[in-house]
Amino acid sequence: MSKKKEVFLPQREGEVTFYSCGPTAYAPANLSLCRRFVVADLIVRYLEARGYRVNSYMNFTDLDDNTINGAEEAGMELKTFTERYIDSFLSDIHTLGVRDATGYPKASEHVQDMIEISHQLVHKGYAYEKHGSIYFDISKFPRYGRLSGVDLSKIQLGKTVDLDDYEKDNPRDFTLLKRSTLAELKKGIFYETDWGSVRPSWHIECSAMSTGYLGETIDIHTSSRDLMFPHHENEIAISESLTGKPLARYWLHSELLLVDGKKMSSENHNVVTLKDLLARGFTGREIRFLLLSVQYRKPINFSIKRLENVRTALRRLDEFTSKLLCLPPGRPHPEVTAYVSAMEDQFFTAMDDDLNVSLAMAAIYTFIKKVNPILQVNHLDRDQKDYIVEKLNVINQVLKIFKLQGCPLEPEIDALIQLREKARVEKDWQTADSARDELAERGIAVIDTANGPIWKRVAETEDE
RNA sequence: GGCGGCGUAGCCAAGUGGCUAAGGCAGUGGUCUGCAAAACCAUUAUUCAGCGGUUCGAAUCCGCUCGCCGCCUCCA
Repeated sequence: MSKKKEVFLPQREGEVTFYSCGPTAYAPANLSLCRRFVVADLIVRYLEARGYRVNSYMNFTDLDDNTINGAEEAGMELKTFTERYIDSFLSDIHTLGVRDATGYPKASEHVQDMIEISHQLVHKGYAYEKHGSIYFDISKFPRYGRLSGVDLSKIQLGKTVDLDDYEKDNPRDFTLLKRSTLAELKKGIFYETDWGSVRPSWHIECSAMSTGYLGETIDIHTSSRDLMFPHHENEIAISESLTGKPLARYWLHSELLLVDGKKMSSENHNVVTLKDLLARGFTGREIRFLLLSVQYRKPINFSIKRLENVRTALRRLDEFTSKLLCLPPGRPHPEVTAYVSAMEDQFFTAMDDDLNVSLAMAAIYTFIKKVNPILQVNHLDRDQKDYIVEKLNVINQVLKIFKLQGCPLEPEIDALIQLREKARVEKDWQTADSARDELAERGIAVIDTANGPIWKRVAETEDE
């Protein structure tokens, strides 16, 4: 709210209440939305790594103009239509390595709360009824605009909205409950109230669900930049008029994802969905790393080339962890513990400073650069390797980009590797090469090192 | 028109008053290697969009200019 970095302090020691604005269930998740998921996940994971217990909720908007129109166009029942997308989101979230939230409330299941909120707002004089719709009277909420810094008197009215669609007293007012249309009535998309048949607006949905699950004041409310105005302003206006208390102690907004410098949106015809990229052979892990690697308040300019760069960077990290995990231990190294603590310190210092992932990653790369030569000459003993893996695991609980699942050798693969090694010692290159080809067919690449071969799967696996 | 953000190497990106301007990708040179792949090491910005100012000292603060982006009341 202050637009500055502040030291984070939750209301209750050791616990954090966390709400992130979820998607509208009418289209598959595009990368911009994925960034929101991943950033929210990063915040939650980091808080947990810092010892907080996080109570996190993300909503699904399954009752609004888009979903109603989308269902209409698809010739489907609203519920069938939205459930399909909700399932798809949940699967995308999983693909991106996002930890499950405490709950995923749906707007359609909280309409009674929204009606109740509207009643209270009308009673308190913050809202009014007009032609069967309920509107919030912005003039009654003087703090309006504080989050986004908009000055209502200087706004260009009707810039993006056709005001003729509404019957508000003041065009700056916003809708809480909207009178159901004839088409909606026919399909049963309406809720009976004292004011007639209505359905809720987007803004009141978030208000009802955020405070409904997490209380009057949430510790952290997160979302993306473009939702700041008007959506979050409206959410604040609704909730704070009701309770007189701040809706959230901290607001964190992630920046946009751009394509060729433009916002990824249907108007710009440049939408790339997660599933598009998966179909092109990229993995959730690669996409997660791309979305994570830039500090959340900076825009990311998306391109395939960039995703390919990410792939290379990850390959290097994988190479390092496989060597660490798969090569036999050697002599102990005197300074490696100091390198690990330096990395750990730098990582957490960077992340403490508003999740500076770029700087945090630099700490990891610097560490790898130091340890690689040591690994090259087999100068780490078992305990030191275990120690490094343990610390990388701590970091991986936050970033979830390393592959630290050990070095499991499937018997037949192991046998092929042994066969090849034996043949190599005997300088039987033909047998050695055919073993390598066979391994390649099974998706295994062999990497010869001075300390023996290591192997890895060429096709990425999505395990923990 | 109003509000906000951004501009650092070929590309991505950290740094927001003072040691040699992090780190990654790509490039170049080298090491290793039966071949190959991969890896490893070294190297890559006298300069931070431009101009002017403040200061002993500016990428960092101030002013102006240029360029790009976002939001402006139910696209999310």
